[in-house]
Amino acid sequence: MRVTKEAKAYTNEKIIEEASRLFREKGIGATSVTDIMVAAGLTHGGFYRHFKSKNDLAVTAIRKMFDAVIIALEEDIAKNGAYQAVTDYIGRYLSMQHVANLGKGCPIVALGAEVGRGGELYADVMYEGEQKLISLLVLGMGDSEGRKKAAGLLVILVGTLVMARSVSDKTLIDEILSSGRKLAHGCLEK
Amino acid sequence: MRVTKEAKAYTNEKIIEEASRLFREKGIGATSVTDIMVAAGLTHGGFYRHFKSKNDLAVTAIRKMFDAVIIALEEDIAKNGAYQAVTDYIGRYLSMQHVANLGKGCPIVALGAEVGRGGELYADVMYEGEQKLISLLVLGMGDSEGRKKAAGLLVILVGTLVMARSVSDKTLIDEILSSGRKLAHGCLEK
DNA sequence: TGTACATCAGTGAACGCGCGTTCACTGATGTAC
DNA sequence: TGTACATCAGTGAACGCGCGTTCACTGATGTAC
Repeated sequence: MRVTKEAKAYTNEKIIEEASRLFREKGIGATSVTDIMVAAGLTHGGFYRHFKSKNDLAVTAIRKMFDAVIIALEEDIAKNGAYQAVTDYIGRYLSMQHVANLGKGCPIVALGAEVGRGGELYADVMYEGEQKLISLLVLGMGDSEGRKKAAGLLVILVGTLVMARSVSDKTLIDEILSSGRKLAHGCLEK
Repeated sequence: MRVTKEAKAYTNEKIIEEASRLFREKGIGATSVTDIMVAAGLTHGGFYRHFKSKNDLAVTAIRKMFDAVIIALEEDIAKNGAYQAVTDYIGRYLSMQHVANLGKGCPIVALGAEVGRGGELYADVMYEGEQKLISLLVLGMGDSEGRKKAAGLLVILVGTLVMARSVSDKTLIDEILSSGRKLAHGCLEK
């Protein structure tokens, strides 16, 4: 049952894609290799033709999650300018959709606590992603204190989403989001 | 091997105490009933004389985590006044110790993502705790927009700690904390 | 281009292990007289 | 207060289950001639 090189490459991407979704939806620990392989339309045994271990995949998947965010933001900056792109980013980040859609959402919020526990296994790839993201957000600020303000903005976005996702009442979620939005836009001013 | 009522009550508290620590350190899913009982100096079988299930304990433990924070803050407010108490709270929250000490730290940061996934199982007790905490933080603000500002402050604290814990470089953690502190104190002004 | 054979992506059974929970058992505590 | 017995906190073996990983096997793909 050997398969073409192209088919293998496709499978590899599919595994990463489904893992990226499932890890964020359920957590890394709560997602099994079988869950991922079934989601990718395969059986569990073949997994080890693609990755050394589940941890190996997790590192790759986290990188991919950040890459997706970063590429989208870069493209938006190129098209609409940094200020507008970052404003749109805040809008998307602090939206009801983002609260509800764990699987496509911010990896820091979905995996931050789990990564914080896992020692340095994932910390490097997380750090790398956060730094790239901050350096794009900086472009929307544009003064000498830009980097600090960008880090502050990310803190507000992350904190707001963690809070919003930890409660279930919809009205309360709306309140948390709107107060987060006000704080976030405050970072952009001046 | 029946035990006095007092001894049972002590055991019960000990289980909750160890669970509160372990759940925050390792996550609820990654902490086993056996882990908790061994930490409490017992064997796993006796667990079900105290709690209906692991989930039942988790709800109780989360409530206790919030209670501890809230009682400490209330006492500090009574002793030193609200403004000073909230200022101290920010100081403790955004400290290196809090970053390192998962087991005694903020339950929103440690468990927010996991609770966000678990449906409404834990959302109620989480919501309750957050509301109580916000209503204490409000006292440190003292204007008509107090409640919104208090929610904003909590967002900044939570976000900062999630970010700080998701990286491993100590200098970077310091940077994140100090930028968080600046933002947090900004909420207290005016 | 055609043939022979080595490679290896994917399958599914199996491994040792730890999980949450149940249960028969123990013996000290609590209670009814 | 003293005695007889029911209660039940805690023990440790056992349950069915799913986990990450390994492995013999398959057959189509890739490669050397």
